[in-house]
Amino acid sequence: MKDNNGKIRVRFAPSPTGYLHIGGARTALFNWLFARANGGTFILRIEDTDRSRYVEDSLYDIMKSLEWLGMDWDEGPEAGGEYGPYFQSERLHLYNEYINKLLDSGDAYKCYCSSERLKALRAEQAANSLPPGYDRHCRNLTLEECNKLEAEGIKPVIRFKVPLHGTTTFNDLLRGEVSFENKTLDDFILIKSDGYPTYHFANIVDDHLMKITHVMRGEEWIPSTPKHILLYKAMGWEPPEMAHLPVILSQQGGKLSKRHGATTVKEFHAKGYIPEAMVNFLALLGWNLDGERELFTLQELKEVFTLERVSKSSAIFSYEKLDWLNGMYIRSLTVEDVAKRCLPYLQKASIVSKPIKDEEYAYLLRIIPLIQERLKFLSEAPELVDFFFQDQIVYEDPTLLIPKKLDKETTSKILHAAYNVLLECDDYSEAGLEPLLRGLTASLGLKTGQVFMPIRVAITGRTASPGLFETISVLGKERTTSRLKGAFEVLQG
RNA sequence: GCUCCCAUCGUCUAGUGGCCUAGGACACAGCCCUUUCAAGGCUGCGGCGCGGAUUCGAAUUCCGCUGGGAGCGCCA
Repeated sequence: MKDNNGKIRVRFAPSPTGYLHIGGARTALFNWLFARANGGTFILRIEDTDRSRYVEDSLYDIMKSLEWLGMDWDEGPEAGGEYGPYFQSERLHLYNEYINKLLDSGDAYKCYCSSERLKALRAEQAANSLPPGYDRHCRNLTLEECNKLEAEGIKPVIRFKVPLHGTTTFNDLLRGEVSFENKTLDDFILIKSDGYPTYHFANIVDDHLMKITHVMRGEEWIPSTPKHILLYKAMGWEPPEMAHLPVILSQQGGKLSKRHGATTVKEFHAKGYIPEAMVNFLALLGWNLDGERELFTLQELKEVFTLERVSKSSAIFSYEKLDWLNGMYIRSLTVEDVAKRCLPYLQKASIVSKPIKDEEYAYLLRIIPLIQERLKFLSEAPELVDFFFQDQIVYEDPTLLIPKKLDKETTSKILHAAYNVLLECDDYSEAGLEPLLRGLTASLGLKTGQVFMPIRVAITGRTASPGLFETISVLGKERTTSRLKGAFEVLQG
């Protein structure tokens, strides 16, 4: 393990059984950052040893999600590398080779127990409040017995012969020494009856062969780590450094699941979160620089990330904070960038055409600055800009046109006066509009809000909108005056 | 049930024996700005789970308890 010039090699090893989960993305990120921060190698390895749970497009999603977040891999699918193949399903010959060593040395044995027997065993253990686990029924079968069972056509699994006594200890980079009594471990399976390796076995063979120096994975792996350590020992290999990252919990304290909102990277993407915010948020979930600074780009993280600053306790996923961060990042983008990123959402809502026409894009570029600071997710763009594109505003509740403490007549007067003034106005710049409308307020002897609100509702169809002058300026004379006229007529009934 | 991990504001966290009358951020409340909504600024609210021990002195060290989480598959 230390024979690769001291170069750090880490891997992210997802199984293609579903879309990339946010917890997996965080694990990937920490591995990636650790590699990048230390001039190491980041490897993507696909743990596809369970044919029954294989999900067709999950590999594609995992790779796309990593790319979307800005992570690249030095070795793995599409990247290649000298320690391949990087799909475990293509490495069966290797597991085969090493399992024979274990069988020969007596560290592993064949087990012919049926799943029915195992199931019954577990049920019995549960009924008696005993810890579940294999009862080592086949641990000491003779060769003759094995042959007999084999002749019956029974496909055995291969189990690891866990030492009955002693303690297995490993050093966790985050938590220090962790030990387990071997007697609490059971003889876990290394090779399934279909000939595929289990995670435990494939994992250590590959990590060793791929010269992985640091294993950084979720905390849920701590209980299986002693098994891995025992395996390394039986193989005569030196285990890599271990660091178990804290898990991400839901607001309710349990595992993060669909019930709590988005959980896969794809879902966050679809909801309009931007990768810069996701990465920053994920990094902060379990890592911090000094407790003060918390805005980091991927590039910056890669320079300041250290394992020492990773916390041990699990963290609750806060959608509120993510939302805030997303808004922060959206506000920091250029107008062109925001427009570009909002485009798919606007096209999906049929607000602009696909492909977008030049004049639509030019118009959009004028609109974006007005909504940029109001945008929390890109997916909100359609509802924020739709009125700019409507031919005519539909007032679902015409009474909203009338400010409180004013009546219909006065409101009509305001709308009419505004219409006249704006019809004659030739300077639709904000600077030109402002004195005009403020002057209107003064001449009507009303308060600013009383005059502006009816105009706002008339031209936008809503009571909350971007600034009035900016909006009118972008809308232009034709749209503005026709909307004022329309609102006036609605009020007249 | 057994094993393991964890434990500072509601949430994410700073803190590595005295700098802590515990700092920052999100959320929340109030105020300011203001044509609405945002954004922004200011202020406030709010925490070291409990009990022992060590020490001149503990959020910081040790032990116990409690609480939370994870694991215990021919899944990873």
